Amino acid sequence: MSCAHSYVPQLRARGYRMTPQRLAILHVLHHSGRHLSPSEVYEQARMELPSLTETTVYRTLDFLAENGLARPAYMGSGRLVYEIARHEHHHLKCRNCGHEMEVQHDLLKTLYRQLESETGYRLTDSHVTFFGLCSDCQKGE
Amino acid sequence: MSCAHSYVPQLRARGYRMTPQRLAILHVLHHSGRHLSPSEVYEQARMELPSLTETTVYRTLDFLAENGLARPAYMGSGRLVYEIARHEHHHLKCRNCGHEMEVQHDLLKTLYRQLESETGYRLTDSHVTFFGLCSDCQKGE
DNA sequence: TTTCTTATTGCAACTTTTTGCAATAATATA
DNA sequence: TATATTATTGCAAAAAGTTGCAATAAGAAA
Ligand SMILES: [Mn+2]
Ligand SMILES: [Mn+2]
Ligand SMILES: [Zn+2]
Ligand SMILES: [Zn+2]
Repeated sequence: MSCAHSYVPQLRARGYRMTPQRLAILHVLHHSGRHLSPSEVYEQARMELPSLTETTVYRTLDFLAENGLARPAYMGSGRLVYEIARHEHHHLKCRNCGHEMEVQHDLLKTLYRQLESETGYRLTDSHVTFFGLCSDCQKGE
Repeated sequence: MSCAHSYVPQLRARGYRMTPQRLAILHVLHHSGRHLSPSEVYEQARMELPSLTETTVYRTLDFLAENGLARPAYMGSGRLVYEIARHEHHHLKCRNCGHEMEVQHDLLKTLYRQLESETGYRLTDSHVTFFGLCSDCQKGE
């Protein structure tokens, strides 16, 4: 049934527990593959686990992000969305039509190195969204 | 009194009006110079204009951002903060101690050009926050 | 299997942010 | 200056997100 069981060891190793709530939420994130808002997660996970509450969804999404199993993103809606953690990537979004595309992290590696050497910081996970106008929307401006 | 009057022409040109509410909020943003949360803006602007409401603060901050007079930022608190629009820049923030530093946009210009030529997008204003560990916090990890 | 520890959940109350709508007031025009 | 137009505001209600705390249950240990 749940592919989400594969996350158990990662939690155990840190002293945390696997629960039906976490399983259901991980399952939803894993199969959707895209960015989901907390209420979308709630609606979908509730179908597997009707007793789930919204409070738990908020807390769990935050918990999963904190522990590297999910990634939060600000896609310009003003609200946080989440996705299952996979390869490092970023986003490009059109301010006009909302079109989104993924940006491979490779493209940012040079920048990251430069930032690190100039500031002394070590850059960890980032998941940023750049904004602009897609090629279609540039025509009719 | 209010340096914020200088913003009048920018609004008029787009068919918008200047109001005491906008004046007070611009004044607060202009003089603070840093990122402020909506409630910080509300508290401070209310001292100039006691009749101001929180609803208006939220709507005005959104309006100012939409029209390029203010910039929204996600600094990792999960909530949006705003600052007066000035030179283009970005941020670097320590996940451990919260230390922040500004990143000049110049450092991202190469990346922007590369993204533009690879995707066809034209990148407009962005104001991103990168996360990592500052040099102090790297020692005690 | 049973017991024990404590991480996790649900509930209720609270805070923050958004929205619809009628009243208000900025400003263009007469 | 008086009038008309409509962008903007405030209010009240709704939606989204957070928090404290007691009850529950995951999983380690007996
Ligand atoms: Mn993503
Ligand atoms: Mn900034
Ligand atoms: Zn577009
Ligand atoms: Zn630090």
